[in-house]
Amino acid sequence: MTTLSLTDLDETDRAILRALAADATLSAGALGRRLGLSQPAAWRRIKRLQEAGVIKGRRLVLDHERLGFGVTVFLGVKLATKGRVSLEDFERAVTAIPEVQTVEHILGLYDYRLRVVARDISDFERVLRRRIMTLPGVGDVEANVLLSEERRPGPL
Amino acid sequence: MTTLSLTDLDETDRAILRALAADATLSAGALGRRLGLSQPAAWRRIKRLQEAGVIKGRRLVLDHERLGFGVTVFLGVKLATKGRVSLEDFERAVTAIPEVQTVEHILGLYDYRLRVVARDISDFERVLRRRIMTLPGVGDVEANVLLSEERRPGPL
DNA sequence: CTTGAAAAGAACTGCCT
DNA sequence: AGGCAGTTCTTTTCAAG
Repeated sequence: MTTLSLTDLDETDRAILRALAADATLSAGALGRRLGLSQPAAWRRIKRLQEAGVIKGRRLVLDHERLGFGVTVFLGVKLATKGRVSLEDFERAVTAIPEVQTVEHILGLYDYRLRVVARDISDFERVLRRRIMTLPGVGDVEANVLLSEERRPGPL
Repeated sequence: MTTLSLTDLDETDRAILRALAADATLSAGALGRRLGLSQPAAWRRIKRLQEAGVIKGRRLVLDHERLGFGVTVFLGVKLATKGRVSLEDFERAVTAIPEVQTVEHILGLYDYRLRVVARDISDFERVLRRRIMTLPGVGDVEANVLLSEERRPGPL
Protein backbone atom coordinates (compact mmCIF):
# COMPACT_ATOMS: atom_id res chain seq x y z
CA MET A 1 0.00 0.00 0.00
CA THR A 2 2.32 2.72 1.19
CA THR A 3 4.30 2.59 -2.00
CA LEU A 4 3.42 6.22 -1.49
CA SER A 5 6.07 7.76 -3.40
CA LEU A 6 5.48 10.59 -5.59
CA THR A 7 5.13 14.23 -5.55
CA ASP A 8 7.29 13.69 -8.55
CA LEU A 9 4.92 13.55 -11.45
CA ASP A 10 6.46 14.63 -14.68
CA GLU A 11 4.82 16.73 -17.34
CA THR A 12 3.46 13.66 -19.10
CA ASP A 13 1.67 12.53 -15.95
CA ARG A 14 0.14 15.96 -15.61
CA ALA A 15 -1.02 15.85 -19.21
CA ILE A 16 -2.66 12.49 -18.55
CA LEU A 17 -4.47 13.83 -15.51
CA ARG A 18 -5.60 16.91 -17.40
CA ALA A 19 -7.01 14.81 -20.22
CA LEU A 20 -8.70 12.29 -17.96
CA ALA A 21 -10.10 14.95 -15.66
CA ALA A 22 -12.02 16.33 -18.61
CA ASP A 23 -13.18 12.96 -19.88
CA ALA A 24 -12.56 9.84 -17.85
CA THR A 25 -13.85 7.78 -20.77
CA LEU A 26 -10.61 8.09 -22.73
CA SER A 27 -8.91 4.76 -23.31
CA ALA A 28 -5.22 4.23 -22.72
CA GLY A 29 -4.74 3.86 -26.44
CA ALA A 30 -6.50 7.10 -27.31
CA LEU A 31 -4.56 8.89 -24.61
CA GLY A 32 -1.29 7.56 -25.88
CA ARG A 33 -2.01 8.72 -29.42
CA ARG A 34 -2.83 12.17 -28.14
CA LEU A 35 0.37 12.44 -26.13
CA GLY A 36 2.74 10.55 -28.39
CA LEU A 37 3.00 7.46 -26.21
CA SER A 38 2.37 3.83 -27.01
CA GLN A 39 -0.70 2.16 -25.60
CA PRO A 40 1.17 0.10 -22.94
CA ALA A 41 3.19 3.13 -21.85
CA ALA A 42 0.09 5.22 -21.31
CA TRP A 43 -1.62 2.31 -19.59
CA ARG A 44 1.25 1.81 -17.15
CA ARG A 45 1.24 5.47 -16.20
CA ILE A 46 -2.48 5.46 -15.52
CA LYS A 47 -2.14 2.39 -13.38
CA ARG A 48 0.74 3.95 -11.49
CA LEU A 49 -1.35 7.04 -10.76
CA GLN A 50 -4.16 4.86 -9.48
CA GLU A 51 -1.91 2.82 -7.23
CA ALA A 52 -0.26 5.95 -5.89
CA GLY A 53 -3.74 7.11 -4.88
CA VAL A 54 -3.57 10.23 -7.01
CA ILE A 55 -6.54 8.91 -8.97
CA LYS A 56 -9.06 7.87 -6.36
CA GLY A 57 -11.75 6.60 -8.71
CA ARG A 58 -14.22 7.43 -11.42
CA ARG A 59 -17.67 8.80 -10.76
CA LEU A 60 -20.74 9.40 -12.86
CA VAL A 61 -21.82 12.95 -13.52
CA LEU A 62 -25.61 12.95 -13.27
CA ASP A 63 -28.05 15.57 -14.45
CA HIS A 64 -30.11 16.06 -11.32
CA GLU A 65 -32.58 18.31 -13.10
CA ARG A 66 -33.52 15.52 -15.45
CA LEU A 67 -33.86 13.22 -12.50
CA GLY A 68 -36.51 15.52 -11.11
CA PHE A 69 -34.35 17.38 -8.61
CA GLY A 70 -34.56 20.90 -9.92
CA VAL A 71 -33.47 22.70 -6.79
CA THR A 72 -30.02 22.75 -5.20
CA VAL A 73 -29.46 24.69 -2.00
CA PHE A 74 -26.34 25.27 0.05
CA LEU A 75 -26.90 25.41 3.76
CA GLY A 76 -24.51 26.97 6.22
CA VAL A 77 -25.07 25.38 9.61
CA LYS A 78 -23.81 26.68 12.93
CA LEU A 79 -23.91 24.28 15.83
CA ALA A 80 -25.38 25.51 19.10
CA THR A 81 -23.38 23.00 21.10
CA LYS A 82 -19.81 22.25 20.12
CA GLY A 83 -17.32 19.68 21.30
CA ARG A 84 -16.30 16.31 19.98
CA VAL A 85 -19.54 14.49 20.71
CA SER A 86 -21.69 17.19 19.16
CA LEU A 87 -19.74 17.11 15.92
CA GLU A 88 -19.93 13.35 15.68
CA ASP A 89 -23.63 13.27 16.49
CA PHE A 90 -24.36 15.91 13.91
CA GLU A 91 -22.30 14.24 11.21
CA ARG A 92 -23.86 10.85 11.79
CA ALA A 93 -27.37 12.26 11.66
CA VAL A 94 -26.81 14.48 8.64
CA THR A 95 -25.25 11.79 6.49
CA ALA A 96 -28.42 9.74 6.93
CA ILE A 97 -30.51 12.30 5.03
CA PRO A 98 -30.70 11.20 1.39
CA GLU A 99 -31.17 14.72 0.02
CA VAL A 100 -27.81 15.77 1.46
CA GLN A 101 -25.17 15.27 -1.21
CA THR A 102 -22.16 16.81 0.48
CA VAL A 103 -21.18 17.50 4.07
CA GLU A 104 -18.29 19.89 4.48
CA HIS A 105 -16.77 20.66 7.84
CA ILE A 106 -15.39 24.16 7.58
CA LEU A 107 -13.65 26.84 9.58
CA GLY A 108 -15.48 30.15 9.76
CA LEU A 109 -18.79 31.71 10.62
CA TYR A 110 -20.60 28.41 10.05
CA ASP A 111 -19.40 25.00 11.12
CA TYR A 112 -20.78 22.97 8.23
CA ARG A 113 -21.78 23.53 4.66
CA LEU A 114 -24.34 21.13 3.20
CA ARG A 115 -25.26 20.66 -0.42
CA VAL A 116 -28.93 19.66 -0.55
CA VAL A 117 -31.06 18.72 -3.56
CA ALA A 118 -34.85 18.74 -3.67
CA ARG A 119 -37.58 18.31 -6.28
CA ASP A 120 -38.77 21.90 -5.92
CA ILE A 121 -38.95 24.66 -3.38
CA SER A 122 -41.80 23.19 -1.41
CA ASP A 123 -39.99 19.87 -1.31
CA PHE A 124 -36.97 21.74 -0.05
CA GLU A 125 -39.06 23.34 2.67
CA ARG A 126 -40.11 19.89 3.80
CA VAL A 127 -36.47 18.72 3.96
CA LEU A 128 -35.41 21.85 5.81
CA ARG A 129 -38.15 21.75 8.43
CA ARG A 130 -38.44 18.06 9.06
CA ARG A 131 -34.88 16.90 8.44
CA ILE A 132 -32.38 19.70 8.86
CA MET A 133 -33.90 21.75 11.65
CA THR A 134 -34.40 18.62 13.74
CA LEU A 135 -30.74 17.61 13.58
CA PRO A 136 -29.00 17.40 16.95
CA GLY A 137 -27.30 20.61 18.04
CA VAL A 138 -28.33 22.80 15.11
CA GLY A 139 -28.12 26.54 15.75
CA ASP A 140 -28.11 29.14 13.00
CA VAL A 141 -28.86 28.06 9.44
CA GLU A 142 -28.28 30.08 6.29
CA ALA A 143 -29.59 29.03 2.88
CA ASN A 144 -28.30 29.87 -0.60
CA VAL A 145 -30.12 28.72 -3.70
CA LEU A 146 -27.85 27.61 -6.53
CA LEU A 147 -28.52 29.49 -9.76
CA SER A 148 -25.76 28.06 -11.94
CA GLU A 149 -22.50 26.27 -11.53
CA GLU A 150 -19.37 25.86 -13.56
CA ARG A 151 -16.64 23.33 -12.84
CA ARG A 152 -13.13 23.91 -14.04
CA PRO A 153 -10.25 21.47 -14.44
CA GLY A 154 -8.24 22.92 -11.58
CA PRO A 155 -4.50 23.55 -11.45
CA LEU A 156 -2.09 21.07 -13.05
CA MET B 1 -31.24 14.74 -29.40
CA THR B 2 -34.64 15.61 -28.10
CA THR B 3 -35.65 12.02 -27.87
CA LEU B 4 -36.91 13.71 -24.76
CA SER B 5 -37.07 10.98 -22.38
CA LEU B 6 -38.74 10.85 -19.25
CA THR B 7 -39.04 11.10 -15.62
CA ASP B 8 -40.10 7.52 -16.00
CA LEU B 9 -37.11 5.60 -14.84
CA ASP B 10 -38.07 2.34 -13.25
CA GLU B 11 -36.51 0.81 -10.19
CA THR B 12 -33.93 -1.03 -12.29
CA ASP B 13 -32.71 2.22 -13.82
CA ARG B 14 -32.37 3.71 -10.37
CA ALA B 15 -30.38 0.71 -9.19
CA ILE B 16 -28.06 1.14 -12.18
CA LEU B 17 -27.53 4.80 -11.38
CA ARG B 18 -26.90 4.06 -7.72
CA ALA B 19 -24.29 1.45 -8.58
CA LEU B 20 -22.55 3.55 -11.20
CA ALA B 21 -22.62 6.68 -9.09
CA ALA B 22 -20.48 4.87 -6.55
CA ASP B 23 -18.13 3.32 -9.08
CA ALA B 24 -18.30 4.32 -12.73
CA THR B 25 -15.78 1.58 -13.52
CA LEU B 26 -18.38 -1.20 -13.39
CA SER B 27 -18.89 -2.92 -16.71
CA ALA B 28 -22.29 -3.63 -18.18
CA GLY B 29 -21.71 -7.32 -17.58
CA ALA B 30 -20.81 -6.91 -13.92
CA LEU B 31 -23.78 -4.64 -13.42
CA GLY B 32 -26.11 -7.12 -15.06
CA ARG B 33 -24.91 -9.94 -12.83
CA ARG B 34 -25.47 -7.79 -9.78
CA LEU B 35 -29.03 -6.92 -10.82
CA GLY B 36 -30.08 -10.14 -12.45
CA LEU B 37 -29.91 -8.84 -16.00
CA SER B 38 -28.03 -10.05 -19.04
CA GLN B 39 -25.06 -8.08 -20.29
CA PRO B 40 -26.87 -6.61 -23.34
CA ALA B 41 -29.90 -5.66 -21.27
CA ALA B 42 -27.78 -3.76 -18.78
CA TRP B 43 -25.79 -2.22 -21.61
CA ARG B 44 -28.89 -0.98 -23.40
CA ARG B 45 -30.19 0.67 -20.26
CA ILE B 46 -26.91 2.45 -19.63
CA LYS B 47 -26.85 3.69 -23.19
CA ARG B 48 -30.43 4.88 -22.90
CA LEU B 49 -29.58 6.83 -19.75
CA GLN B 50 -26.65 8.44 -21.50
CA GLU B 51 -28.66 9.40 -24.56
CA ALA B 52 -31.42 10.78 -22.38
CA GLY B 53 -28.81 13.04 -20.80
CA VAL B 54 -29.38 11.66 -17.32
CA ILE B 55 -25.77 10.48 -17.33
CA LYS B 56 -23.74 13.49 -18.42
CA GLY B 57 -20.32 11.91 -18.30
CA ARG B 58 -17.66 10.28 -16.19
CA ARG B 59 -15.09 12.21 -14.22
CA LEU B 60 -11.93 11.34 -12.40
CA VAL B 61 -11.83 11.75 -8.67
CA LEU B 62 -8.39 13.12 -7.84
CA ASP B 63 -6.64 13.33 -4.50
CA HIS B 64 -5.59 16.95 -4.46
CA GLU B 65 -3.59 16.53 -1.28
CA ARG B 66 -1.33 14.00 -2.97
CA LEU B 67 -0.98 16.37 -5.86
CA GLY B 68 0.45 18.94 -3.49
CA PHE B 69 -2.66 21.05 -3.00
CA GLY B 70 -3.24 20.63 0.69
CA VAL B 71 -5.51 23.59 1.21
CA THR B 72 -9.07 24.03 -0.02
CA VAL B 73 -10.92 27.26 0.72
CA PHE B 74 -14.45 28.34 -0.05
CA LEU B 75 -14.83 31.98 -0.87
CA GLY B 76 -18.09 33.87 -0.68
CA VAL B 77 -17.89 36.86 -3.01
CA LYS B 78 -20.22 39.83 -3.05
CA LEU B 79 -20.06 42.05 -6.09
CA ALA B 80 -19.84 45.78 -5.54
CA THR B 81 -21.40 46.48 -8.92
CA LYS B 82 -24.22 44.34 -10.17
CA GLY B 83 -26.02 44.11 -13.47
CA ARG B 84 -25.62 41.86 -16.46
CA VAL B 85 -22.27 43.15 -17.61
CA SER B 86 -20.73 42.94 -14.15
CA LEU B 87 -21.77 39.33 -13.74
CA GLU B 88 -20.40 38.35 -17.12
CA ASP B 89 -17.14 40.22 -16.58
CA PHE B 90 -16.68 38.60 -13.21
CA GLU B 91 -17.44 35.11 -14.47
CA ARG B 92 -15.10 35.41 -17.41
CA ALA B 93 -12.26 36.65 -15.25
CA VAL B 94 -12.74 34.17 -12.44
CA THR B 95 -12.86 31.12 -14.69
CA ALA B 96 -9.43 32.05 -15.96
CA ILE B 97 -7.83 31.47 -12.56
CA PRO B 98 -6.46 27.92 -12.48
CA GLU B 99 -6.78 27.55 -8.71
CA VAL B 100 -10.54 28.08 -8.93
CA GLN B 101 -12.21 24.69 -9.26
CA THR B 102 -15.85 25.66 -9.02
CA VAL B 103 -17.81 28.85 -9.64
CA GLU B 104 -21.30 28.86 -8.20
CA HIS B 105 -23.71 31.67 -8.81
CA ILE B 106 -25.99 31.76 -5.81
CA LEU B 107 -28.88 33.66 -4.30
CA GLY B 108 -28.23 35.05 -0.86
CA LEU B 109 -25.85 37.20 1.12
CA TYR B 110 -23.05 36.53 -1.35
CA ASP B 111 -23.37 36.44 -5.12
CA TYR B 112 -20.79 33.74 -5.83
CA ARG B 113 -19.21 30.86 -4.06
CA LEU B 114 -15.78 29.77 -5.27
CA ARG B 115 -13.92 26.60 -4.45
CA VAL B 116 -10.22 27.37 -4.49
CA VAL B 117 -7.27 25.02 -3.99
CA ALA B 118 -3.76 26.07 -3.04
CA ARG B 119 -0.50 24.38 -2.06
CA ASP B 120 -0.56 25.84 1.44
CA ILE B 121 -1.83 28.84 3.32
CA SER B 122 0.80 31.22 2.04
CA ASP B 123 0.11 30.06 -1.49
CA PHE B 124 -3.54 30.72 -0.81
CA GLU B 125 -2.73 34.22 0.36
CA ARG B 126 -0.97 34.85 -2.92
CA VAL B 127 -4.01 33.66 -4.91
CA LEU B 128 -6.37 35.72 -2.78
CA ARG B 129 -4.42 38.96 -3.00
CA ARG B 130 -3.18 38.83 -6.53
CA ARG B 131 -5.97 36.95 -8.25
CA ILE B 132 -9.23 37.16 -6.37
CA MET B 133 -9.11 40.67 -4.91
CA THR B 134 -8.18 42.08 -8.29
CA LEU B 135 -11.22 40.62 -10.04
CA PRO B 136 -13.56 43.19 -11.63
CA GLY B 137 -16.34 44.36 -9.33
CA VAL B 138 -15.37 42.40 -6.24
CA GLY B 139 -16.84 43.72 -3.01
CA ASP B 140 -17.00 41.72 0.21
CA VAL B 141 -15.15 38.41 0.41
CA GLU B 142 -15.57 35.75 3.06
CA ALA B 143 -13.25 32.75 3.38
CA ASN B 144 -13.88 29.31 4.87
CA VAL B 145 -11.13 26.74 5.11
CA LEU B 146 -12.24 23.18 4.37
CA LEU B 147 -11.45 20.79 7.21
CA SER B 148 -13.06 17.62 5.87
CA GLU B 149 -15.61 16.63 3.32
CA GLU B 150 -17.92 13.69 2.80
CA ARG B 151 -19.82 13.00 -0.38
CA ARG B 152 -22.95 10.93 -0.32
CA PRO B 153 -24.78 9.15 -3.15
CA GLY B 154 -27.73 11.50 -3.10
CA PRO B 155 -31.40 10.62 -3.43
CA LEU B 156 -32.48 7.86 -5.83
C1' DC C 1 10.78 3.53 -23.41
C1' DT C 2 9.31 0.88 -27.73
C1' DT C 3 6.84 -2.81 -30.91
C1' DG C 4 4.24 -7.08 -31.44
C1' DA C 5 1.35 -10.47 -30.06
C1' DA C 6 -1.77 -13.16 -27.44
C1' DA C 7 -5.60 -13.85 -24.05
C1' DA C 8 -9.49 -11.99 -21.65
C1' DG C 9 -13.14 -9.28 -21.39
C1' DA C 10 -16.04 -5.54 -22.66
C1' DA C 11 -18.78 -3.33 -26.15
C1' DC C 12 -21.94 -3.63 -29.76
C1' DT C 13 -25.35 -6.05 -33.30
C1' DG C 14 -29.11 -8.98 -34.92
C1' DC C 15 -32.48 -12.12 -34.08
C1' DC C 16 -35.87 -14.36 -31.28
C1' DT C 17 -39.33 -14.75 -27.11
C1' DA D 1 -39.07 -4.84 -22.48
C1' DG D 2 -35.49 -9.26 -21.96
C1' DG D 3 -32.22 -13.21 -23.50
C1' DC D 4 -28.84 -15.66 -26.59
C1' DA D 5 -25.19 -15.97 -29.72
C1' DG D 6 -21.93 -14.02 -32.32
C1' DT D 7 -18.55 -10.24 -33.96
C1' DT D 8 -15.53 -6.53 -33.10
C1' DC D 9 -12.96 -3.74 -30.34
C1' DT D 10 -10.22 -2.56 -26.13
C1' DT D 11 -8.01 -3.67 -22.32
C1' DT D 12 -4.45 -6.12 -20.08
C1' DT D 13 -0.45 -8.81 -19.90
C1' DC D 14 3.81 -10.63 -21.59
C1' DA D 15 8.03 -11.15 -24.29
C1' DA D 16 11.91 -9.03 -26.54
C1' DG D 17 14.67 -4.98 -28.43
